[in-house]
Amino acid sequence: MSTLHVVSPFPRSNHSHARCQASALACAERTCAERGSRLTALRRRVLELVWRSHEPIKAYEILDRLHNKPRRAAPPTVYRALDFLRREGFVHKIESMNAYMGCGAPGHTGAAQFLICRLCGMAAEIADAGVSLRLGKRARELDFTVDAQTTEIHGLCAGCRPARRKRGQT
Amino acid sequence: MSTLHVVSPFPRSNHSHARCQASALACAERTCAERGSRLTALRRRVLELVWRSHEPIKAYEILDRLHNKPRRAAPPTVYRALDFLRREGFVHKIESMNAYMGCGAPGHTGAAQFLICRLCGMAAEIADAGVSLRLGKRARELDFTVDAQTTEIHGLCAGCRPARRKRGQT
DNA sequence: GAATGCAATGTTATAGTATAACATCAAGCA
DNA sequence: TGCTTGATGTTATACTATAACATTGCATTC
Ligand SMILES: [Zn+2]
Ligand SMILES: [Zn+2]
Ligand SMILES: [Zn+2]
Ligand SMILES: [Zn+2]
Repeated sequence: MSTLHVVSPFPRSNHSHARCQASALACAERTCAERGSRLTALRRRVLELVWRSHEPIKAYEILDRLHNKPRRAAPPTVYRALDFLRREGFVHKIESMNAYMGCGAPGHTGAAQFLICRLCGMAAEIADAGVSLRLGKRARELDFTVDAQTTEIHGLCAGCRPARRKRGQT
Repeated sequence: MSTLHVVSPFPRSNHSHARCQASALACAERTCAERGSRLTALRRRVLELVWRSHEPIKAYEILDRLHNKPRRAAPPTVYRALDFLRREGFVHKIESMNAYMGCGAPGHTGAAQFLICRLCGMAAEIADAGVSLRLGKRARELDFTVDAQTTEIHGLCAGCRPARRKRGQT
């Protein structure tokens, strides 16, 4: 019926994360330039930290890694940058973890869903139109007007699941 | 295709919440008796507070309403009771609000979804098998093993939406 | 009944998450 | 230049949750 769009996959072993991160930053630069919104040095730095890996990052971990010279930055610094990045669609909040992750396809239409591995801590983002359409339909049946959907799935990613015999393997 | 099961609806104007609350408590009593788990006075009181309305409640609001004689109870008191009630399936946590609400059908199989009104603050719980099956299928395609699903939809309930002409109305 | 074991609760302290409120700074513009 | 506005700095505090250890109360066993 509808397509599974993987916005941000679990990285494969041959994944070049340096490029992955660079391309996310470049995309943000480009988008902000188009929109006239200001990706300042601080905001860029925070986005860089969010994209340090595919593992959602906590606000206070960002804070610790900012180390603004004499003393550590204060919480509002980070939360304001995150607010901006979320408004612009570059960052998602994972509600069930109080953590933040980069969006693999800023500007993608429709709601996103997240798969979060309890072992390695990495998360993947998908945008399954079927899921969000169906939720929308259910809401409509209850006469409910949808503003935003949050879907977070916890479990085990392929890499972390104890190896199992697969067809075609010895 | 699959059925929309409304576990806990937005209450209608003729809703008798006293009965609604009493029945939830009775159900918990019965279930605990069957299981041999202990619904102590404290735990029962917390469940009662969770069911005070259809609006998810914050842990510290429960705390404030417990007023254990000389001084107010301490946080662990409430969090431990909530942990018990969640383990037993009587209470759900709404992750996007850090709030808790009673389950309208303890023991229901499959994942639940929540609709939360940004105006009145009330929440409804549904258990749409289609949504959770579809999410499960998507996860499987990515070789991801699902432990738990969280789906929370924010928006406007029927009662809070500005009135609109409907078919058949003057 | 005393001794024991165990789950529940009490108590104190602290960790972790987020925002309010106001001060300062820097860039663009009248 | 002086003004406006948005970004950042700074301090304080609110809100959410858990760690760690003490105490209580009830059931089991001797
Ligand atoms: Zn990557
Ligand atoms: Zn993993
Ligand atoms: Zn009710
Ligand atoms: Zn409402």
